Amino acid sequence: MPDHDHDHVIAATFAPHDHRECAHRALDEAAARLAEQGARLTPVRRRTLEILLESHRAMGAYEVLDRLAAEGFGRQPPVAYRALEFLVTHGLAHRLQRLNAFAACLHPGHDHHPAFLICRSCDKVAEAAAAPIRDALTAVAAQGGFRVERATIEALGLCATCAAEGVA
Amino acid sequence: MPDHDHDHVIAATFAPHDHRECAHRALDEAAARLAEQGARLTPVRRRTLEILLESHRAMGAYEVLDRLAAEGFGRQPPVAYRALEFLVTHGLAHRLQRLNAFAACLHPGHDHHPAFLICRSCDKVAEAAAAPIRDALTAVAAQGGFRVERATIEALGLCATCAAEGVA
DNA sequence: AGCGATGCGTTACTTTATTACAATGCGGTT
DNA sequence: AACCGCATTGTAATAAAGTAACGCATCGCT
Repeated sequence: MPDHDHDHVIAATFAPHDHRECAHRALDEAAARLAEQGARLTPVRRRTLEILLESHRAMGAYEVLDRLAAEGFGRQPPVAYRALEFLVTHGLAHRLQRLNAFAACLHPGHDHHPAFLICRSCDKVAEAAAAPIRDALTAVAAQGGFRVERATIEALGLCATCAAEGVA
Repeated sequence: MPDHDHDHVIAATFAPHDHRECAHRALDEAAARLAEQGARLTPVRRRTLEILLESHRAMGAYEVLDRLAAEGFGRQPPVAYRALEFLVTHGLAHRLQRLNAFAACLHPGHDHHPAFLICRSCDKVAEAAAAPIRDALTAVAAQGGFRVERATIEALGLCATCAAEGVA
């Protein structure tokens, strides 16, 4: 996916869209990527990803766990944490530090460390191209002799859809 | 403090320096700011800030609490959380999302929402000018119709001092 | 002195996350 | 097929982080 599509991607997350298609495609891409890497998409892992993909919101580990338990998987925290950690490690989900929560990655393999835009009204989370932001950060840090290795960039604000609906 | 001093500020945090002077000055500035605002720097609050100022590291709420309890203050979590929240609200301390921890603000009143540079080797935390970074973030977000209200920018990496000491 | 607001301390509880260990199941070899 | 080694899943138990609710003390004001 070329960089100039990113504005489209952000808008697509917040605007109404064919979510079935959207989730399905992400799942397919995920399966393909894992096959390449020789990693296994087991039932719990697959189901965890599907649950995250049901909405564009971030979910807490215990929210995911409740769902898994209700479907016959284990009901202890490690079940959810392990599946989530696996997904994050393989670039199929992201962890949102501000929220202590997890969200499915919508375009795995593209930019594994995007910036996150969290709408405070509808709670949806979009991924944005982090490269220009990370560049600015790296530059500022370099002036102080600091070498940036990993960056957490999360913005809280209002999405276009909620703004259009008159949310202040 | 002018913007071009920021590189100096970053380096000053990580390099050896007269920390007694550094902490003392931050405490004075804090007291002055609170006086202006008519807010009270009570004993617990003052001590909490002093504890944070002892190092340039971020401390967990319970680590602070242990110190407070040992000095005769309350030993229940709210004691620490309230003092820390007060300091954060008044711009005298920052919360680091990645670490679930708090760090004293070294130049209160300057830029209340800086970017943070966290050294993975020495654990010190420096504040960097966030304006250029936030601008890049705001621009990327705006292309997707998203209005950024608050941003969390935290970088993990290696400071100049640790790098010079040969830490990989 | 009296009053309201703020602050501090407590108890109790919720939410989030990890450690440790047993059992299962899968892939590859003999 | 029988075997081995390892990843995976499940459990119990516990740690770490954060909040809610409430009473008492203290500050600042009239």
